[in-house]
Amino acid sequence: MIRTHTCGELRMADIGTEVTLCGWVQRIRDKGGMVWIDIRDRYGLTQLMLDGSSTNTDLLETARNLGREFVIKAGGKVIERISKNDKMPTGDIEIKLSGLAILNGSKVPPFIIEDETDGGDELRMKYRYLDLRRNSVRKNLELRHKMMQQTRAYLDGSDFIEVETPVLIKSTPEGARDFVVPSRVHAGEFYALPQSPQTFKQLLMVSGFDRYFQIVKCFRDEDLRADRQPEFTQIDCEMSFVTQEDILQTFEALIRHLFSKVKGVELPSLKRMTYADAMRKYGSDKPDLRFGMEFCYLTELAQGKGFPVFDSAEAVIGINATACSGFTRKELDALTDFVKKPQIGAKGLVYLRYNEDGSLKSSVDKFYSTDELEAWAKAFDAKPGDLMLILAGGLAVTRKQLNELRLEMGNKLGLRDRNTFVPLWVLDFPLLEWDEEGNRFHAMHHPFTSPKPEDIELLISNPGAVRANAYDMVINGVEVGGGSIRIHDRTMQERMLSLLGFSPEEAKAQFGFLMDAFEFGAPPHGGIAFGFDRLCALFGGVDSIRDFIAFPKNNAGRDVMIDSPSPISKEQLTELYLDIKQSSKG
RNA sequence: GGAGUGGUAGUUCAGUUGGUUAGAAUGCCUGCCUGUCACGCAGGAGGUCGCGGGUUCGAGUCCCGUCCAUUCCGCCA
Repeated sequence: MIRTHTCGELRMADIGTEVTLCGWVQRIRDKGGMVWIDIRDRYGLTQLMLDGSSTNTDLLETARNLGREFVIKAGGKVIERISKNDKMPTGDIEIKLSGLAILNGSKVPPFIIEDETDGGDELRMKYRYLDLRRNSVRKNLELRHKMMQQTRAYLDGSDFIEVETPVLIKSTPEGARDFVVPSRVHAGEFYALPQSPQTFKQLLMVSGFDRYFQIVKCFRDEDLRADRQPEFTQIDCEMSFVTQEDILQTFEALIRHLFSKVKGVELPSLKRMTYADAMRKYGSDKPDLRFGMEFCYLTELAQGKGFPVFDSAEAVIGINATACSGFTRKELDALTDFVKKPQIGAKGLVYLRYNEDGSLKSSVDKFYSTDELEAWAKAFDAKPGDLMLILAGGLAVTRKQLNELRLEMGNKLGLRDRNTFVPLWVLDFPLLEWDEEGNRFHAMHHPFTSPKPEDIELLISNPGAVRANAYDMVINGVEVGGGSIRIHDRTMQERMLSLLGFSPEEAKAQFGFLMDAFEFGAPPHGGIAFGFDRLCALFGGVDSIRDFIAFPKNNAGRDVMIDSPSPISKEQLTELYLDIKQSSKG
């Protein structure tokens, strides 16, 4: 080792010790007669000191020629500072330099490598290796590391075994778009990268592994978001001989373990809510329960009084923003603009203000009597000082719009505190979802999810009403994980695939291996997968997962640092039997 | 595929109704400074106003197109 200590560990107790530190120059303060250099490594910052009168001129010369981000080796004695700095852990001491070697120089970095950087996102991504030198980003990766270690510790301690599954697998038509990899050995054939190790972990159950997990990269070729990357990491788990209840308890315990060990937070026990209730009360299958504002259905009260918008609506739904009657005209207009944004698409917003003096004022006064409006307020359980916000239209679309408005109000009113965590299980998802475009059902979770036994007879009469043994874990409005009890019976799996529009031949070609396996003593099983990047972001208190990924892709799926994706040579294309059509960009 | 926002010095940004030589902060360079720690002081360099076209006597500013970034919708079993 060419260093004796790190830049974060020296204290008063080390005074008098001869030390050698290695690190990057963060700042140089040349006071003429004296020079100070802040040297940084991942452990911290230590001040080096040169005293002009008692230091040899070569050393002073070397020090003055240093630039930001030079890598140096600095030797000297730990001394007590004359003027201390209580803002830094090493602020009581400094190193009186006696030797200084430049291990490598550095160009002037394109942005400031400190906690408060002046660099924009694009620049930081291009020079991600410099961005990673910054405390805040480094701490995010350290958090991720801890999460990973604690996940392994908990699961290993519960007899789960980590098994790696293949990355080059087979493309399937269900679900997200696959990333594909052309085969050189087999002309015209392709591997696909896994969207999840789903079928493999089920096969491991057939193999008798009983409890499996894997912290695993998954791939989906869909458009990106702040919380979505084309390659992302899951904590993928599966268990045999379990009921849904066993899984909920096992993984509630995992999440509690992580919060406790990594964040020091003792999580409240998880609430449970059915999908139907979540949609009815919050218009979302991942409600943020840090605040109330449950939906209030006014359809019957509001219809038949001559207000065409409400009369023609399938549903009239509102939320009560408590203590918001003071909202100004301008603020209400802003909320109206918010719901009318194309992304939300509401036609308008009706408000009912319950003034402090007990009087009512609404934007639809000319259609409704005071008595009628009072009945509304009662339905909302509103009190003087409250503000009710009402949307109308189709049931599903209005719920969705009101969900957005509810979240926006939560933000505006500061009800979505990043240090409060309210987790819940959402249960009883529908098994199937009607796909208008494809004119068929598709699996809401995936085609291996089992229907609830009591709903099986509905598979023929009313497939859309069948509930699944499926569950999501939601924390603060973020879907952090989801899973299901699986089908483990060939006949049921065949029925399911048939319902999804697979011909027997297609089903056999795609999933024959799985159904074959089910005929050799497949145990009942089920599992769950957590979005690891999202979990890290949630723990870190931010919305974007990018800061918790060492080398993330940008909004267009591009890695701006290595500049990928990129074209490949003609030779490579030929070898892979590929012919590239010229893109319209020319 | 669609909508919003942004693109001006190395960096982060300002730039009025279209009008003189496009500014600030910070970074960088030079000099001074013996207790700094966002050191300070003085001076200096640094610009294809994303790109292409148009309107105009005149465009950073207006119009059209385009590229890039970002957020969202679609999409993400």
